[in-house]
Amino acid sequence: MKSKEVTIYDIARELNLSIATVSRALKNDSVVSKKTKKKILDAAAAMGYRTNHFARNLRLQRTNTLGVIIPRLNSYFMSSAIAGIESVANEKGYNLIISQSSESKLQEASIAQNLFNHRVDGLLVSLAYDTTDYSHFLPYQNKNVPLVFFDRTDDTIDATSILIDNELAGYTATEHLILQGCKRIVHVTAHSVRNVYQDRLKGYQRALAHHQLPFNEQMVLTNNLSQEAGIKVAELLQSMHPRPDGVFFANDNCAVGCMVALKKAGWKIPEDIAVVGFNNDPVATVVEPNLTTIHYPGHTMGRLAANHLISTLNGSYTLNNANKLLLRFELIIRDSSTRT
Amino acid sequence: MKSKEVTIYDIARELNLSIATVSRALKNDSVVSKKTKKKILDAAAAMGYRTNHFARNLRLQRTNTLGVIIPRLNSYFMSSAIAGIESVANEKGYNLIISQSSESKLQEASIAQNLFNHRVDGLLVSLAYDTTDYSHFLPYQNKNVPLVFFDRTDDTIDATSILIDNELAGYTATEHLILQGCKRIVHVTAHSVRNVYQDRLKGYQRALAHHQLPFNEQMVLTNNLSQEAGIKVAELLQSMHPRPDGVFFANDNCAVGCMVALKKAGWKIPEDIAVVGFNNDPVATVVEPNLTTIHYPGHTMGRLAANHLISTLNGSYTLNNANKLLLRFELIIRDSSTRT
DNA sequence: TTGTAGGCGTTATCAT
DNA sequence: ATGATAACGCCTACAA
Repeated sequence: MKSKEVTIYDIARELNLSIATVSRALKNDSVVSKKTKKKILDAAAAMGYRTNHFARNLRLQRTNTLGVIIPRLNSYFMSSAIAGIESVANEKGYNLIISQSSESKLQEASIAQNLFNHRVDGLLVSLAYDTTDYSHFLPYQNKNVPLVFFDRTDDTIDATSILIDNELAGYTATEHLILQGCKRIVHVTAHSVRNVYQDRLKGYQRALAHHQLPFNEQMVLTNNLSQEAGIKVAELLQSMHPRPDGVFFANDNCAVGCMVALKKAGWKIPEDIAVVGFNNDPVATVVEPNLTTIHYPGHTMGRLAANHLISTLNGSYTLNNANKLLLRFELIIRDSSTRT
Repeated sequence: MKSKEVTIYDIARELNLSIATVSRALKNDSVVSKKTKKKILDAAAAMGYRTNHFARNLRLQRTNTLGVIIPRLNSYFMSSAIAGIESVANEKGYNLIISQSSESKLQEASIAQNLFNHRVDGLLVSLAYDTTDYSHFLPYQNKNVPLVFFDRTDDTIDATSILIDNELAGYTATEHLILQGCKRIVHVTAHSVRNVYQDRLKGYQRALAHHQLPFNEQMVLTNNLSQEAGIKVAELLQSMHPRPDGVFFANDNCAVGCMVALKKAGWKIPEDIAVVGFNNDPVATVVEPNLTTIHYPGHTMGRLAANHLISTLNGSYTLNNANKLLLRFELIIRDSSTRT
């Protein structure tokens, strides 16, 4: 028993005008006289008119909607990035459809297809752990629907990506541990196909090499980087001989889970083992000792990604398709790694 | 230079059929012969056809889209709730538009209007801190667009709400502190117009009364419940005479921020002061001592809310508009409050 | 400055 | 089992 919707026809009839004039007035077209425009706007408000976006989109062949695909929104970084994207979308009058791939390439592909069918004007993506085949983005490229990747990207895709220099960040984090006197440094990371993890690992390796420390594959542990996984890492660390004296995690949650477990086992941090995380999640200032970590700006990254996408849509941006935007990051030194 | 979209006309022309038949085949209408159906489906796939949802929605007068308004998605609880909502929406073939009010009633109202104009089929809402005027939901009620509120609700709105018994949870948390021997218990909460905070406060008061402890307004502190606000709370606690010996926070983040600051100031937890939080955020198991807290199921709540909304849309649910669904919660006792 | 009319891609009703 | 056709509500040449 839904009440009938008011259309421009109703307004036109009410005011004895043509729908064309009404339509124009509603669009705030300068060609309509001030007087009739006011009459129309008032009537529209009074009658409870709301534009029918389907009719509009159908006619205009665009949706004013952006799709967003992210692995999960359960991290501080992702929340911030989404908030950034949203703020820009709001400013520019775009709607957002946000979906989570849950770190599954299958879900990612199905979401991509779904958003494509919904004719999003553009797509923002942060890739799942294990996506290696990017054919689900092909339809977008074929139809010239712009794509922007952020944080979790891939160089083989011909699209703009916005991220930090993960290799350098990994290098910086590892070197910091080395400078604190660590000689046997473990690196904990996730599925290594994803750029962020591959690059951080590379940075770790380069730092070791640069300081004449041996690289040992056994010292690289792989898991899903959850807090629970950190507990498992603690067990592994305890089983290693000789004892590692430093560990660089590819995210804070896992680092924190591990720290709690290690302390329970009687290890002293940073004396027995120095720890560095990644992301600067709020939890880094809760764990004791506070966690040294790499900070990078999720909100800014989100804003930038959205802005870039919208500029591309407006044609106001001369898009160089294969470009890459690197944001600044920062090593935040706290007590978990400082041995004075 | 967007390539042309394939429509049912194109398919019809290609196969020398009418658009009606093509449309029916695409809908998998049983009236179309198996043979032609296959022919059409194959052609559609080969030609890269995708349904135009605008044309479809325009015709069908529904969007298959649900709106979601939440205060912020930066908490573990909200992430879980959204994940729950999303899983149901996916199963049932609904799209989601998620927006954040950023705890501002103005933003909430503007989002509500925007989603209304986008003709969402239904709306899921968790209210901002300070919303007291609910007129922005009136258009939905007038047009019979179903509303479901979850977690942050209000009894004066004539719509289904899904939440926990916050009064009882507040009572349980406070009584736990009392049973641990606390006599001067502080309660830290947020803007008190919101049900979740009002009710937890009521529970706190009832527990005090039930155990013949005096209620003192000075012992109720109000802030935005952020981790940083917890630091301020620590200062306040230190300035109180006599010293409080227990504190019940309306969320974990604030509790954790406060604990860290208190420990820095030399207070022993739980000996000097016992602490209870709310939400069972992962950070509760990171802070030391681990935080006693109230657990309640965000994912389930999200699923339930979405299911309820969709059932209402399908008419498969006999909707009693003014009903309320209470989920179970649980007090999880950890070391921050146990004095043996 | 305003009006007329065609078309955007579907679905559904009525014929055939 | 299939086809013709009229909406759905909006925008925009083109005309007046």
